Amino acid sequence: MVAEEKKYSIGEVQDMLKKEFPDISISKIRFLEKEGLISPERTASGYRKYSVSNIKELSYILRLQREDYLPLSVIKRKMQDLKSGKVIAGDLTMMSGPGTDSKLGSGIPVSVELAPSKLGIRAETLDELMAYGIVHPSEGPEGKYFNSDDIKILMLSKEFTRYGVEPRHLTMFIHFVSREAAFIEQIIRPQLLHKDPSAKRSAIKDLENLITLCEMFSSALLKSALSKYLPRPSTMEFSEEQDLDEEQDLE
Amino acid sequence: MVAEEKKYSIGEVQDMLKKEFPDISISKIRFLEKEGLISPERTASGYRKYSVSNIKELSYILRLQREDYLPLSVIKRKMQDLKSGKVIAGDLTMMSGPGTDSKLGSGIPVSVELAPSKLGIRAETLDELMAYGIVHPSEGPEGKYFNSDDIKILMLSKEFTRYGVEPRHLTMFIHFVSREAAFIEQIIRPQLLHKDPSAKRSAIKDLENLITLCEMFSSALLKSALSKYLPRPSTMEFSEEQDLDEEQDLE
DNA sequence: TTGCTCCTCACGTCACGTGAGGTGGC
DNA sequence: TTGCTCCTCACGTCACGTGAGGTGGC
Repeated sequence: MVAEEKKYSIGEVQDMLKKEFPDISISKIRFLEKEGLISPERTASGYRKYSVSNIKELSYILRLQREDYLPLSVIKRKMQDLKSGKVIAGDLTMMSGPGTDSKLGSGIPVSVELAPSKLGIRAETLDELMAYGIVHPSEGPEGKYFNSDDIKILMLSKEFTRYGVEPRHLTMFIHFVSREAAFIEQIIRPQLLHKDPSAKRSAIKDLENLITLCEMFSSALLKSALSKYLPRPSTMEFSEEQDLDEEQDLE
Repeated sequence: MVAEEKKYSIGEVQDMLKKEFPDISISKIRFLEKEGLISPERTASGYRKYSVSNIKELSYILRLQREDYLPLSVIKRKMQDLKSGKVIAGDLTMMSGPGTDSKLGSGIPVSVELAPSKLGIRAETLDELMAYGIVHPSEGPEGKYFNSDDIKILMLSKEFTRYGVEPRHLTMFIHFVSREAAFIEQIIRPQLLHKDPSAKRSAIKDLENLITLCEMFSSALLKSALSKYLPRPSTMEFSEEQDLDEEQDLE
């Protein structure tokens, strides 16, 4: 007796993907099939049945769209190459020839294996950064890789090490940021769930405003907390340098 | 003799707008006219001639698209309302170019009593903000006052209230920031204790770098956490995109 | 039987881009 | 006259969404 692999209906697949891709629609999943990007099985009556690997392919496609901004035509070729066995070894890290040190922030994905040499981070440090949940490599069919967001975080972590700060010290930040993200999500949730596309657009605008607002707020609080160390022009009314760049603006 | 207003051809308009909107195309400018959003004059031979106010309208439309994600149908209504005299309150700053600097933190201290009226914050809200330790008025000879740091924090808190966020929700931030400040202090403490003035200068430089680094780190983590909701940047196909603000000078 | 999910297929939509075929202007 | 810019109009495109009309499944 062979264990049958569990298959999922399109609605179940949508629910599963919604966590990572909140705006996935059934019509989009069907559309991706029509375009030849995935091919789930069918039941005798015509219902689509998605295997676990189908779902993995789907989330990979959606990640490529969202994180690497690839058009579907390019993603399709990638998927076909993968299936026909043409595994492109350096695919994720392609365009990364010699002397790319200046292009580090360019957002090109980097595989986990190559990250230490490409980004100049010790493998040990990288392991710690992953273990502490500071970066989360994404699953690609060719293995795990870091997307552009992760790379930015990695480069900043590297800067911290110059001050003797180790990955474990940085966990403080993710604890806070996860709460901050939940806080922001809660505020805009009602608008995000709205179907109306114009409400959705304004929700995105609100989201961006809130992110900026939170950043400015944190920044202002932090500078206030450390103001005792910082050089200050604002020493009350007896300071001459009070209005630094205020007046020169002749309009 | 009446001074003739200078008019511009569509190609000239494109060149003028390219500074602020690098991906503006002639076909897009024509499209916006076809959709009824602008109506430039024509020469006898049919050439479009754009006045300065036409060009201002155009850049306003493009800003609404890019910054507020409004669909053209909504922008069209807005433009019609404006022309028919219905001035909408929030649009008073409309054609004021990019980066409208609000004089948020003028740096002038404000007494606690006058703060509500001067800053437009309800006295009740202000009391809560103090009770929760979000702002700490300083003691002056003439009573308590808020310094420029506090005023900045107050103005940002006020922004939060527009999203239904109340002072008690903001305590999350001070908890984190106090830990963040302690973290930074600990790193630079050895240098701050140094008597040597040049060591002290470098300590202040390090402090500023660390503040910036912490802010960038938090920002990158937060954006990564919320990236699933955020739109992707403009899909410039295969044009070379140059990240101007990429080099982070942290030395 | 009911209510739900699922199916196909055609058409719509949004914001443009493209290309043919032609004219204006210095 | 040449080379450039500009014109219109029809059609294409990308990534889906919508809705009609119908079937499957617990």
